[in-house]
This record gives sequence, structure tokens and C-alpha cells, in this order.
Amino acid sequence: MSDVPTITTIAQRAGVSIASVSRVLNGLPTRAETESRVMSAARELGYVPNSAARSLKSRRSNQVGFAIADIGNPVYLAMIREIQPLLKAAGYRLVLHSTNVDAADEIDVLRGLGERYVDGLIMIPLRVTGEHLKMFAAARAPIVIIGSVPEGTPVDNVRTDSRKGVRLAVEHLHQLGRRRIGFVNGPLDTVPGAARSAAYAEALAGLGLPYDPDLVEVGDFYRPEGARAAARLIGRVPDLDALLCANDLIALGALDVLRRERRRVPEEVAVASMDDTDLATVAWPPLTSVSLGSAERGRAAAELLLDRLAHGDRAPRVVTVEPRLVIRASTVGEEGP
Amino acid sequence: MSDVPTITTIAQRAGVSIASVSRVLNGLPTRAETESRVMSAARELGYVPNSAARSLKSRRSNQVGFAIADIGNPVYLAMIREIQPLLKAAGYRLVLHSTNVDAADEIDVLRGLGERYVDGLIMIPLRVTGEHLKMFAAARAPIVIIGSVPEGTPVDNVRTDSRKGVRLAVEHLHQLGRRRIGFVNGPLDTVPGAARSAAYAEALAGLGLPYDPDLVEVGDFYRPEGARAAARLIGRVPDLDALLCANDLIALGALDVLRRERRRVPEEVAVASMDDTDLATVAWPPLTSVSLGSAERGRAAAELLLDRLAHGDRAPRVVTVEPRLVIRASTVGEEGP
DNA sequence: TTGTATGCGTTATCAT
DNA sequence: ATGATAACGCATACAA
Repeated sequence: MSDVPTITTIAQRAGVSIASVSRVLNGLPTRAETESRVMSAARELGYVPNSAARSLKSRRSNQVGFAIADIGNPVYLAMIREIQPLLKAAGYRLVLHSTNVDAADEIDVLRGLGERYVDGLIMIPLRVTGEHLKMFAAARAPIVIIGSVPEGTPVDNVRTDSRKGVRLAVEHLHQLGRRRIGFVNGPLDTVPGAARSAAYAEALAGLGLPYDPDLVEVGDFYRPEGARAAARLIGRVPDLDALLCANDLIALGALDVLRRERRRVPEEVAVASMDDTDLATVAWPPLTSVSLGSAERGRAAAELLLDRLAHGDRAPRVVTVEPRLVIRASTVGEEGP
Repeated sequence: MSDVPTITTIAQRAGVSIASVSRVLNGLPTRAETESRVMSAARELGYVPNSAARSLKSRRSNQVGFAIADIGNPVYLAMIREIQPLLKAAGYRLVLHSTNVDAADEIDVLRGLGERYVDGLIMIPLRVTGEHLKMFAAARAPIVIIGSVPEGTPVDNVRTDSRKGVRLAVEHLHQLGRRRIGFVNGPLDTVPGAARSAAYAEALAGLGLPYDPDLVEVGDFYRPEGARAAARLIGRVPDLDALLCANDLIALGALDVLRRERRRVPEEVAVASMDDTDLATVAWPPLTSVSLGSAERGRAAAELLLDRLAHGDRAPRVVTVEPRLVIRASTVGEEGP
């Protein structure tokens, strides 16, 4: 196999200067004769421009980063499905970062921005530390954060009203006559964990229901630990009649436990969760879940970033996606497991 | 915000030449005094090396591409989860390509290899056309294909014995006493579709069962069409007692239909599928599914690519992952929907 | 040990 | 319209 062709190779073959080659390749005005010679030489050699050289010269990488804690979570999946085509259509490649639920990893990604291998970054931080804020401010490329950031942070921001989301679910359960509504949450030192914790208490208060610490259990955001946490809660509260889970994966774990314990869902225990991923429609019974608009958030993030990449500086923007309760059989079904 | 620092900036600040800066930054022997001056200058300026310049010089991008038809399919997910950490540990970033179930898109990705924005590529082609083979041969970067390719194709290759996988499932259903085993497949002009089609016929023959075209229905690899195809099949074959689905998503659609039609699973119709994704354990009843070792295939692909990137040329290698039947309640459970 | 100078492949400026 | 040349940021061969 011959050497990789460059514009120099083409120039020799076509008997013109590299400047002419570059011009032809970039569609700048050129004499027809020159153009055809260059084009055919390029075709014959199978020329493809070198992206590193291009990036060095143009100071643009045509790449966008997407940093998430864990690709296993279907919420992120829904986002990627929206983001990828938008980026591709705009001529950007997608560099995927999985940060292993590790704040230090997130910082590394932010620091990496300095290498300029991406023109912008979409990130979903699990926690927003002071270190994060410092990096946001110093970042040399536009950043879009999905999730809440403090007022005034110099990044575009896509958020959802998870407080309202939790309230929708709790009110729904309350309307169904449930009064002992348990809550299985993820870690309290994460952005979603903290928000949902506060929102749960708030929602109860709004309905005049007492806050009972026994009704709350904290684990992580995954199915196995969700099952364990749900088991602890169920074991502790005999008269539990509803369970709100902080995401669908936790809810799957809870359903596992309820099935094992032969508690009928929803007759004895109604189960609601959050995120409304595909899993909600696969589970049995199908899960009532609060959609936090994952797809919309992904799309909005991509659009914000592309807009900024195309039009340069402007004031940071905040897009808020409304939560929406999707009612399924795990709260109102006539069929149980 | 000040300008982005380069080694030139550092050199000025430290009062040394750019060569010394480069040497220090790359850990080459330097006088302690020089080293400390360069290091502190770099730290103060917040220097981060420019990846484009590095790539141009080193002819390496430190990126690896992963091209799949559709990120929505959980099979690919399982692979990414293995691939990403391995690449990261080896110092490579992951560039994700979603090809929209479009062969032309796949060719585009292969052509893009010439831009040298990745050092290697892992691809799961849905179809392998002559155009694909031509690009494989001409590729200027190492390629690992997950899925079968013709003998002698100059790429590393990770495959699974889907013939055997189908046979495992069919034999399992046969052992359970099922004799009217339907098959819902994806498109026949895709690699997996074609292989599974042939394997189904073969497996029946091996068991002495007749091949009945009425028992076969073709759709795509997704849940909605899987449901429609299953509905056609069920409507056409009254004495159907088992259903093999070409993947888990199709099986979910089939379960939807069977539930709607009030056919008990597995008592009346046993359901088995392929891929053994997470969905198999979420579905109700949990799906008996043939694991094609998605995680192992992803890992093997990453290892093959990293090995080649590290050690250069060697003969193409083929890794085969054994299929494994995972039996769950959709074929042997006592409980149905 | 350190500095000078060159090249990686491209785009863009400036003459011609 | 075209060619010579500089510059992007870095690594390195060579000279000092």
C-alpha cells in the first residue's frame, strides 16, 4: 500500500502548487483546467484531508464531547439518541466520556477541554462541586450542563423541574387514596438525590401528610441496591401502601422485592418512579413514571451547544423541561403480578 | 480571559527555548533548575498541550471509533460498557458513530478513516457488501469487525456462533415438548437476519421437524414491528406452542401480543429469544434468551484493537464467543402474565 | 544540557 | 488565476 496522499502528492501529480490544490479542494474560484486536473489527481490517489492538520490550522476539532456518569443508565441513552443525529447533521463527531460516577473523572474531562480535542461539551454532573464551578468558569470551550447549576454559572443549562416531578407523583398516589407513601432514593450527595429528597418532603407537606423518616430509604440509583433498599423499607413499614422510587431502575428492584414478597401491585402497594425510560414499559406491571423529558433535554442541550458554536458568544441560557406524569398499571392497573 | 498558552508562551515565561519546554513536558533528561522553571511556568499559565498539534506530529489521534447501527439497541450498550473503560485505560477516547441502519452511512465511516481522526475502528456492520470489503482492504487504520466476515478479509474479527445459538434455543423448546415452533426474524438481508434464518431451518432439520413456512415471519429488529410480526404469525397458526424471536426487542413485542390475546406464557406459548440483554430480566415473564456474549464480544474487540495498536502488524485474528442458553420463566416458568 | 531549525498537512496571505 | 511562503503547536535531529 502506498503512502498516504497529501495535498503535496496531489500537487506533484497535477503539476500545480499546493495552494491551487487547497483552493480547488475548498471550492475557491479556479480555472476549469486546473480544477479538473486537481480533482482527478485527488480521486486517483484516494485523497482524504488530514483532520489533525485541519484542526491545527482552523482551531476547530469538529468534535463535541458528551460526559455522563454511566452509559448503562437508559436515561442517558435516550439523550444520546437525540444528541448524536443533531451533532452529525451539523458536522460534528461525538466523543463519549463515561465518568464512572466519579467526580474526579468529571474534573479530568473538564480539564481535558484545554487540549481542544472538542469544540464544546455537554455534561451531566452527578455532583457540582466548587472544583466544577471553577472549571466551568475557566473553560476554554462552551459547556452545556444538563442538571441544575447555581445561578450565574457561565454555562448553558438544561434543567427539569424535578421538584414538580416528585410532586406530580406524590399527588397522584395521594389521589388514589394512598397515605403511607414510601420513598426509595439514591445518594443524597448527588444532584438528583438531593433535589428529590427535598421535593418529597415538600410534596407531603403540601398535602398535609406527615413526614415519617421510617418511610424513606436511601441506596444508589441501580436495580440491585434498589431492591435491597426497598426490602428494608417494606420490612420496616407494614402498612406501606405506596412506593415512590427515585428512578426506574430502583423501581425495577422494588418490583422484584414486592413480587418475591407476594405483595400485589398496585392493589396493596402502588409503585411510581421517575425518568420514564423504556424500561417503564417493559416492566410488569408497566410503571407509572414521571417523565423528566430525557429526550427533550438531550435535544435542547445539543441545540444550545450548536447554537453557541455557530453564533459565538451570548449570555448563558437556561432551558427548563416540564415533567409529565405517565400513568401506567403499577398504580392504577387492574392486573398485578 | 487570556490567550491559550502554548509551549512558546511557557518558554518566554521561563526564559528557555521551546525545545527545553518540550523536553521537560515529555520527561526527557533536563537540568533540575530548568525543569522547575518550566514546570512552574506551565502550572501558572494553566498549560494544556494542544491535541491537534500533537496528533499532526505524532500521527496518532489517541481516539478509537465505534460504529453501530443504533444506540437504542441494548446489545450495543452492553458492548460499549466493556469497550469504553478498556480504551480509556489505554489512553484512547471513544468516538461513537451511529449509522442509522444505513449501509451508506457505514461506508462513510470507513471512508472517514482516511481523515485519521481515529487510530482504529470497531464496527458492527448490519450488512457486509462488496463496498465494505473494498474499504476494509484499503483502510489505513486497523479495523475490528464484530459479526461475520468472509474468510481472508484483512480485519480482526469477533464473532459468535449464532447457528449454534439458534439451535440451543430450538432444542430447548423441543425438549419441552413443543413441536410448532414459530420464528420471528429480522430482515433477511442483514448479517444476523440471514444467519438466524438459516440456523432455524437447520435446527429443525436436526430434530426431524418439518420446516413450515407458515411458522416464519419477518419484520425488523424492534419491538413495535416485532409485535406486528408476532401477531401475524399467531393469527395464522392456531396450534402454535412456541415462539423463537430473533432478539429480545422482538420478543418484547411478541409478549405484548400474547398478553393482549390472553395466551398464557409459557403454558400455551413458550417464548425464547436471543441476545440476553438486560431487558430479558425486566420483561414479564422473564425471557429465556440465548446469550451471544455481547459483553465478551465487546471486550474481545477492544482487546484485539488495542493489541494491534500497540504491537503493529500481525495476521488478522478471529475470536469466537460461544453462545449460551439462559433459561427463564418464559419457557419453563410456573407463572404467566 | 540547551538552543536552532525543520517538518507534520493544511489554510491563507501576499505577490506575481 | 496561480505560486511561494508563513503559520498553526508540537517534537526532534542536529549543532553548540
